[in-house]
Amino acid sequence: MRADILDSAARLFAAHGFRGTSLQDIASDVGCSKASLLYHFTNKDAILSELFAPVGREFDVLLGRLALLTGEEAAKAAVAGVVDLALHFRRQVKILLLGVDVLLDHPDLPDVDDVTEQLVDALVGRAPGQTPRVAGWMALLGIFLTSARGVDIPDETMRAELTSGAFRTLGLSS
Amino acid sequence: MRADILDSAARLFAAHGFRGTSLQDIASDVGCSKASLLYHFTNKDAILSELFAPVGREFDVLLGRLALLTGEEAAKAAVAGVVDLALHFRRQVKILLLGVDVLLDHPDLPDVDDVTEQLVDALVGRAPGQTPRVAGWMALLGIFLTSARGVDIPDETMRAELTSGAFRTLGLSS
DNA sequence: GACAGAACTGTCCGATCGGTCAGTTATTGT
DNA sequence: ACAATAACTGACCGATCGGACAGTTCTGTC
Repeated sequence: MRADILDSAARLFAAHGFRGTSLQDIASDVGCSKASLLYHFTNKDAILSELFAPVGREFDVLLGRLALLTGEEAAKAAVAGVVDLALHFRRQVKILLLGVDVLLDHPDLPDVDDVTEQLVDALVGRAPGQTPRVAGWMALLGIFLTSARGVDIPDETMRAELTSGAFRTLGLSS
Repeated sequence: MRADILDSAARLFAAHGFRGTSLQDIASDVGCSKASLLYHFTNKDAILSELFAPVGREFDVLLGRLALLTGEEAAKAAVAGVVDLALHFRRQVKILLLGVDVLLDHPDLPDVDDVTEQLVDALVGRAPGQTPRVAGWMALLGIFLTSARGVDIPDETMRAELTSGAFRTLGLSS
C-alpha cells in the first residue's frame, strides 16, 4: 500500500506539481481514503521526501564525480555557480554564467567533451547512436520549456540548504 | 500601479511559485489591498499571463529559427520531441531521447556547434570569453537542480497547448 | 464647489486545503 | 474462539485560498 501511494503520488506530483496535488487527489488515485494516506505517512511532505530520497543519492554521486574531475576548489566554485545558475535561470529565464570560468582554466580538468558525455549519460540519458552534443542540445531546449511556465523555486532557505548540502557531500567547508 | 503589481508578482512567483504565491502576498508586497489587484487584473491567472507574454514571444522567435535551420518535417518532429522531452524529464528526472534523431540526419541541418552556440546565446547567455560548450554544460547541471525539487508540470491540456501552439508558430499542421 | 469616473478598500463568501481523531474493519498470533 | 494489533475510514476542524461586491477616497474637469 505504501508503494501504491508512492506510485500515485509520483505520477500526480509530476503531472500537477506538489502544491497542485491534494491528498484527496492521491487518495482517489490509489483508491483509498485521505486519512489512510496519513496513516502510512506522517504528512504530505513525508511522501515527497521519500520520493526524492533516491534523487538525492543520485545527485550526491554526481557531485562526487564532479569533485574528482575538477578538484576541491574548482568543485566548490562550480557548485556555488550551479546553485546560483539554477536560481537565476528560474528567475529570469535567461542565465548569465558568472564565476564558473574556474572550471575552464583548471589544469586538472579533463577534456570538456568527455565530461559532457559523462554528464549527459548520467543525467539525461541517450538514445543508441545519438551523440551527447545533440542530447545536450535537446536538453537545453527542455530547460526552456521547463522554465517557460510558472515553477516553484527554492527560497533563500532552500538555497542555503542546497549549497551547504552540496558542500557537505563534497567534503568541503562552507 | 499595474507595473508595480507585475514586478512584485514576477518576483514572488519566481521565489515561491504560482500556487505558492497568494494574492494577499502580492498585495502586501505592493503595498495595496488584495481587492486592488483584482481591479487592475481580472483574476490571478491574468497576472501570470501578462508576465509570460514576452517569454512566449521569445519562444516563438526561437521556434522560427529552428524551422529555418531544420526544415518543416524536422522541426515538427523536433518540437514534438522537445515537448515530450520536457514532460518526460520532469517526470523521471532522467530523459530518454527518442524520435529526435531526424535532427541529426537531416541534410539541411547546419553544424551542430553553430546551432548550439546560437541557442546558448539566445536562451542561456554567456559570460565574455566563455565557450558555449561549457555554458551548455552548466545549463545541463542547472536543469538537474531545477528538476530535483518538486515543480509544476504542464498537465495534458497544457501539453496539447504547447505542442499545437508550437506547430502554429511554425506554420505546421497538427 | 459640483460632479464624474477612475482607483481603491473592507468585508464577506463558498470552496478547498492539510491534518486530527474517534471509531470500525481486517488480519494475525495464540 | 478471542484478544491484540494493524489497517483503514467518515466526519470534522481551523486556516487559507480566489474572488465578488458595495461602498469610500482620490483626481481631474467644468
